[in-house]
Amino acid sequence: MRIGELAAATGTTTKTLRFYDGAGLVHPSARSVAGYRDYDTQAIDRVRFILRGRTAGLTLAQIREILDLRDAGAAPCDHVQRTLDQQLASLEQQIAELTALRETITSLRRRNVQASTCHPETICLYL
Amino acid sequence: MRIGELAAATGTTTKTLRFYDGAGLVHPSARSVAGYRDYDTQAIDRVRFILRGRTAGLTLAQIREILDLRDAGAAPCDHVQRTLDQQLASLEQQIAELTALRETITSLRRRNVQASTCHPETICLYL
DNA sequence: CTGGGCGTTCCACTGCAGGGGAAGGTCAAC
DNA sequence: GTTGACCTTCCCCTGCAGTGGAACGCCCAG
Repeated sequence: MRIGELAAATGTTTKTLRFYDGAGLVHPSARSVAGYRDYDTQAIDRVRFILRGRTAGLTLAQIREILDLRDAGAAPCDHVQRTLDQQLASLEQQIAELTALRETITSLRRRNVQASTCHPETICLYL
Repeated sequence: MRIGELAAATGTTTKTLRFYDGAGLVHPSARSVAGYRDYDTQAIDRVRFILRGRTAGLTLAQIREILDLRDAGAAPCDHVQRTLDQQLASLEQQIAELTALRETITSLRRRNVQASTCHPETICLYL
């Protein structure tokens, strides 16, 4: 399978696949005489796995760790569990930060400033 | 006031203040004969305003819009209100996306995979 | 007169995940 | 044999808000 076919089969672009090759995520199984990347059909599952990981908010580095474990012959399930748990904790924190920020802005916004009381000399009554 | 003093007074760095100068956010009121940036005391409030805006999650571009309005002699309150409302809407969306992602990961994580059932041949039962 | 602590400019780099486009090679069909 | 679609590598660019470092100038105390 050539790179364009793999891109079409997985709904991504040839640019992205070359990037993944360079990043050590999905290597072609061979190269044609002309130098074209040649992928086997397993590559489709591998790319789909990467895309699912991205959808789950994992970084390419985290996905690569999982793939490297598997490529070394190990079952990466424990590692995946830990990665997902980390991701969950990171999400909790981000959500908490954004929620706090929302509170800050809401209370700023509640200051009922009349445009008439707003003078250019002061920078801003809202902030 | 020289750049180091302003940095100390506002709790930021000279690097950042030079960056703000280049970005058109806070210009020194003059330059010394030697080329040193010379800030007046109002610069302290201006820098503090920028830092409050950053704390509220505004981008430097948004903050610059507000300062430009004020520098043009206009009271920027209406604009600030709109900016804060935009920011609030953007936060709502980000929080919703992250919450959805958290649900996705939580349900992935709930798949009670035994390490024994996890084979290297499959990529991952979790993803 | 020299050392240390300021200041200056300019350029490159960070993290993340690719995207844009140039210059050239390859392949199948017509 | 030539057109057009596909492939290759290479390098730069994106957004955001700075940070790091080099090479140099200024100024004051000892």
